[in-house]
Amino acid sequence: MNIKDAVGRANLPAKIIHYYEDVGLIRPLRDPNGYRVSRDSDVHKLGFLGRARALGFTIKDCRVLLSLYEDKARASADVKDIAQRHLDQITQKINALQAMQDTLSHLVTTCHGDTRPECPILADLAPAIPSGQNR
Amino acid sequence: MNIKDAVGRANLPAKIIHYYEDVGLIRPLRDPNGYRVSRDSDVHKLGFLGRARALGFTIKDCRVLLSLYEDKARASADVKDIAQRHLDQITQKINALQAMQDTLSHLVTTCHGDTRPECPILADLAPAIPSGQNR
DNA sequence: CTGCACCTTCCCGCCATGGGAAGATCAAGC
DNA sequence: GCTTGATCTTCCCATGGCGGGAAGGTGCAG
Repeated sequence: MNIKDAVGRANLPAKIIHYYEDVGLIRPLRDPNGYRVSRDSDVHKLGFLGRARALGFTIKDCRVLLSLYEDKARASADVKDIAQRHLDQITQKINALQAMQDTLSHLVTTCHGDTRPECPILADLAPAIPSGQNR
Repeated sequence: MNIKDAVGRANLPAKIIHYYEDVGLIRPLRDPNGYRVSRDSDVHKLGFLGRARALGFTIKDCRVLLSLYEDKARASADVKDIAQRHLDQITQKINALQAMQDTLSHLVTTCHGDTRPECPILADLAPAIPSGQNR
């Protein structure tokens, strides 16, 4: 099938499919006119990649996951390792974001949000460095 | 002061200071030799920016926040608006990450992680598309 | 005067795309 | 056969917020 059908079946934009081919994740055939010809197996891989990306795996991870996926002699430990590392990173990101969230939600609820200039948000952002005079 | 002292006082790497100047967030003076001369007010702004960035505000937000910070006739509502929008985005990101976290942590605990190929993680990544035959 | 620390600008790379241009190709209608 | 429009191709540029590193000027101490 041509790329438009692959787009419809894999639920990924054509740009992404181009990119995934560019970085070697898929290798669709080519018609004599140069058009990509996606086999079902290509579409299948694209679906896999779309799901993996939706779970936040990097392209690098996807490359390894895909090779493990196709390796029937794989050890599930290898897959689990990657997933665990990724999970740890996600947890770290969540923690960082929650710290921001905590601070910000507190500041936002504290700020009057009216026409007056007083603002605890800006007060929080202001550094504790003694202002001093210019040069 | 020269950039090295500004680095020490603002607790930001020189690259960042260059960048912030490049995008017009700060405008340090220049010595005749071309060296940047950071006033206390520049260092102060850098501290503000570092704190704002640490809370996840974009450079675009920082630009507005900084101008509000310096505008003594500001309305705190303007600041609150920006912070609220940012907070909403953070919350969205957290939600997205937590969805990944939920899925992944479940998958990781389910996976045996041994030498056998069976792997619920890969099974989850596999698309539900009927595999079919090649072309 | 030598050496070294410091400063400058400039350009490339990251990551995973999105936008859009320029040009080939295909399929349908006339 | 010709035109039109949809589809396809490759290519380059932009995003955000930096980091790395090269090439070259400057300041200062010994």
